Parts: sequence; structure tokens; C-alpha cells
Amino acid sequence: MPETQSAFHANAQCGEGRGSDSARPTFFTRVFALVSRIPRGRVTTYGAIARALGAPRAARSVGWALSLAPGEDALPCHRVVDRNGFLSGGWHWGHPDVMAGLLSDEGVPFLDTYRVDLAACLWLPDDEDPEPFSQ
DNA sequence: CGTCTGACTTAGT
DNA sequence: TACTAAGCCAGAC
Repeated sequence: MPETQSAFHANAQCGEGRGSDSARPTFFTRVFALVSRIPRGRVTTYGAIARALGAPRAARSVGWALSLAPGEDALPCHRVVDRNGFLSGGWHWGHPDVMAGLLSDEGVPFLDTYRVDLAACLWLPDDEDPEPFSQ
């Protein structure tokens, strides 16, 4: 995932001037930036993303943010599953089979047709945002 | 400004 | 162990 980082990553990263009044990345933007950092062949959960952003209880918002994701190509939202490893968001793409295919192609092990092995490929983002999310 | 929704999570029965 | 209910957060209306 070389140059796929794109605008979200850069924009969110650079605009992260906590004191800056003009550039204030929203929770969604941070979600996008984080998801774009998910390594190929790995997956993460909504709760993990939310926690990394300083909002452990905002898992729902994370999933919602992905639903408003700009583009699948720029945002590997297929690497985000629920805490059980099920492809919750697969149905949002019309059919989880698409998501499963992408993950399988990346080498992600599956426990079931629509369930990935989190124990083997779960990726946890580093706490680069110690401070809680505050607009 | 109040209300509703949602690709979740946790707790209770 | 499986199902049901409530909670929680941020954003759109």
C-alpha cells in the first residue's frame, strides 16, 4: 500500500495541529487516516480504531464513518471487521463475498466464509493520539 | 438546537 | 451458550 495513502492520510496528519483553528480534522477524517494505515494482509476492528482515536465507545461512529468513506480504492475499508472478525460491513458492499475475496487475496486467514482469524492477522494501530478526541 | 440514525460493543436474561 | 436489550459517539436533518 505505497502511494495509496492519498489525501486523507496526509491531510489528517498534517492538519492535526491541535491548536490550529483552521485545520481541525474531524473524527471521520482520523478514521480514514487510520484505516489507510492498515497494512496489507492485516485487519482491524471498529473498536480498535475508536480506541486509537481516544473514543473507546465510538465504535459505531467508526463504522458509520466508513459508510461515508470516499472510495474503496483509496480506503481499505475491507480490512475493518467487527470485534468477532465477522465481515459486518460486507453487506454494505452488496455482498460480503467481495470483501472476503479481497481479504483472502491479501493472505488473510479465514475461520469461516465470512469470518477472519483475528488472532492471526489483527492489526492494532499505535497510540499516536494520546489525547482524547476533542473538536 | 433537538432528534434520529448507524458497517458496534458490552452487559443482562 | 444463544438471544435480547441498552448504551454510546459523532454526524446528518
